[in-house]
Amino acid sequence: MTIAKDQLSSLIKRIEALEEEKKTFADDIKDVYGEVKSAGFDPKAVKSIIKRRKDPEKYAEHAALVDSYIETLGWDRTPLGSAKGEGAMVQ
Amino acid sequence: MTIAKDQLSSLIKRIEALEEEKKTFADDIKDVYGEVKSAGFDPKAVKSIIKRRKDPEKYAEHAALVDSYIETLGWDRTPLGSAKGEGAMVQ
Amino acid sequence: MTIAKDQLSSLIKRIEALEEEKKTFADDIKDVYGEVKSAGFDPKAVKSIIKRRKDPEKYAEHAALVDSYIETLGWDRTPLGSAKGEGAMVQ
Amino acid sequence: MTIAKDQLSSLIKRIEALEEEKKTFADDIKDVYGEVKSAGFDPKAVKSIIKRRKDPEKYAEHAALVDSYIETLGWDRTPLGSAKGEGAMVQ
DNA sequence: TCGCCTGATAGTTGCC
DNA sequence: GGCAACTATCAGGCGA
Repeated sequence: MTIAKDQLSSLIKRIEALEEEKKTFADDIKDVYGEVKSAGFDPKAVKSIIKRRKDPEKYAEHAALVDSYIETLGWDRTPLGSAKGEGAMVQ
Repeated sequence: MTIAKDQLSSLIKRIEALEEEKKTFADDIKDVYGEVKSAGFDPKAVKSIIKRRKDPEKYAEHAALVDSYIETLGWDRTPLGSAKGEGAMVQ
Repeated sequence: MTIAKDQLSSLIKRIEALEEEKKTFADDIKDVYGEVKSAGFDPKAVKSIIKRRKDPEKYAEHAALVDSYIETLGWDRTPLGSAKGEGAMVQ
Repeated sequence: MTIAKDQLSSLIKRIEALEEEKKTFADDIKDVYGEVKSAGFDPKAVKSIIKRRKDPEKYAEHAALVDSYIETLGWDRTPLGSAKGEGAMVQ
């Protein structure tokens, strides 16, 4: 029983230590996003760019697919956001 | 005390009923995405389109900002995803 | 092509309609939680109760397991939260 | 303009580096949970224990509140999960 | 092995 | 404006 105790205790300690490390970096990331904002950049847009860079190929595929669907729907000449009434675009 | 009991009980019952209703629609949505897939469309791309349509203006702003940053970074002529080695693009 | 257009358009419309319905109930739920709070109950605790009721058996199993581990670790006589220094409890 | 470029580029690089570090620890944590499972412990229960330990006071308060509500509702003598028909418990 | 489904993480919104 | 809850997206594990 003591074996189980030591084993479980050890596993918990290890996880807690790792989570603390992880949190350090999560906090650092948050700080840098603070700098991003302070520097006048939009954090959300910056995040998008970083995400794209993670897997550019995947992003390109997705974008191409979305574009093709928009074309299929015939929205390519009536850009989204061009008017308040685009709720009527899908009829 | 009975008053508190009845009140709390009633609130809980109402929430549970509403959650059930909500779940019905969530399930229906999932079903339709199943149809989307069956029809040969990519559910993820369809979801993107629906999201855009929710707030086209917001989407346009965001996209414009991302584009401007990409231009700032000088990536406009070296499209993301064009090469495996673009990890070196930000140097 | 027109077939694809109509099909895709229809699917999108259906999803959007369902999401609107879903949102109605989500909003209603939020309202009731507002009442919960107004009535002096803690919304978070109420939510816990509702969650338990969803699958009581599962909850009971989980709780039993957690308790057994706590016992294994010898924490049953040194309740969590009893002291600031419980970081030292797992050694 | 070059200043903006360098600044933005630097911020992005920093975030990406930090995210990589963060991922390292996330992966390590996952590995340890693998060991937890291999050792015959339930990862979910272990996770619950770790969560409690993070903020024992907060957990205790929450649990006390939930218990008091259950008592208010008169469920303390009809344990949750005792029967299939407990849907009728809240009447 | 593929699809499902739960759990984890990231994004959004509302509150303080 | 920051923080916390909630939602939605995504990945990994489980079962068919």
